[in-house]
Amino acid sequence: MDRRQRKTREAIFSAFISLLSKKNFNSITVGEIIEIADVGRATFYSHFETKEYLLKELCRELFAHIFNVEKKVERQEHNIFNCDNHDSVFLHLFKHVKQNDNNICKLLSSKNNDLFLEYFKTETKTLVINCLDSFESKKPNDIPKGFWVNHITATFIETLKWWIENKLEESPETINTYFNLLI
Amino acid sequence: MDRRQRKTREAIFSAFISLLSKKNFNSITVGEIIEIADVGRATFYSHFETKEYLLKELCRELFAHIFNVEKKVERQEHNIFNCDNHDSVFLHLFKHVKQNDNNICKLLSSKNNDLFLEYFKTETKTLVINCLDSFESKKPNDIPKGFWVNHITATFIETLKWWIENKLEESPETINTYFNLLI
DNA sequence: ATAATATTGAACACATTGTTCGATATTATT
DNA sequence: AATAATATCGAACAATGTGTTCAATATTAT
Repeated sequence: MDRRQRKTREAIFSAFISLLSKKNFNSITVGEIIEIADVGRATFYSHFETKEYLLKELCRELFAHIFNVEKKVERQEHNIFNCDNHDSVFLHLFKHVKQNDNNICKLLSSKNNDLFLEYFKTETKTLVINCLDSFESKKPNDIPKGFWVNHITATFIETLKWWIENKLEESPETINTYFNLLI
Repeated sequence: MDRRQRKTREAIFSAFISLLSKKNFNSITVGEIIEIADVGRATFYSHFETKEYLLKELCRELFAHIFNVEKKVERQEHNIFNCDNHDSVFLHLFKHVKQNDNNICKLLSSKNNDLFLEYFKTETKTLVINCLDSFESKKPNDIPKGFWVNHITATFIETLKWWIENKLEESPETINTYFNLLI
């Protein structure tokens, strides 16, 4: 990828994230983004069809890191989450949120951003499905599987949101304990 | 209230709800609303400051019914939910959703509508706080109260959403059992 | 009947979107 | 170093939506 392309792409992402931590997704305009990114209007639209696609792309890149999934994201020069991991997947995720080396906190706490939440939920759900066995002992009998998966997923996300709203006061271990107590 | 006011107000509400069941809140325009409501543009704005306030007002009226809370809603001629109730509050709510005599299903399943979800969550949370005692036996020790309240609230809403997405196939009693199994 | 009030429709300034195009700057290729 | 390919710029553009204003008209209350 051309260095110019990379630079504008990152300038737009970073402007977008900084705006998201200040105001609603809906109230953010392309005009504001390109002003902060210091990028021409036509340039923005040559990179992203719309504001919604910008968010989608941002999620793609972010989730590829956070969930450490095999995604076809170009220029995946290194994965900052390549630490050896003996923890549960969820403790692992809590640790990375606490460490705050990504923008997921901003996105999770930004208002009027259910498009992001939708993507995040989809991603989390596939994760939950993959480690469903570890919850098997806790599953009540006679509830539908889809319902059970949805519940674990939602509980995880709500735990995360509550934690972030509480300014990450608790340690990742504590939050993970809380999370496991709920299920 | 003037009969004219009442008629336009209801025409706008009903147009708005029918639009909400078809498309995103964000993509709905005032132009569409007044076209379906068959009401002048200036009239709309004399009733509601913005589209957001329209939603807020709609929620106020709807929640006053659903949650049966003492709200200062004018023209509360009768409360359709004034049935004698020996059930738990939540079973009671599930029953009313199934009965589908209100628009909460449309609103809960409409996309891009986290403003509604925010209001709904606030309302549900106060309800949960009021009947927190009935969950006391299930509460794990050593988790913060706010965290516990948030979890019950979120679980209820997610149960509701899952049920609605599943086209309300289960009976209210079954869903209520599921809900209680999760907590 | 009369006063008060609600609705109407059209016009308005304004903001935002997404597109176009020629000029300019930067990068890749030989 | 010269050239070709490509990215950016900036300004202009039509199209759409927002929220306001105002005088004319219709409806309701007194």
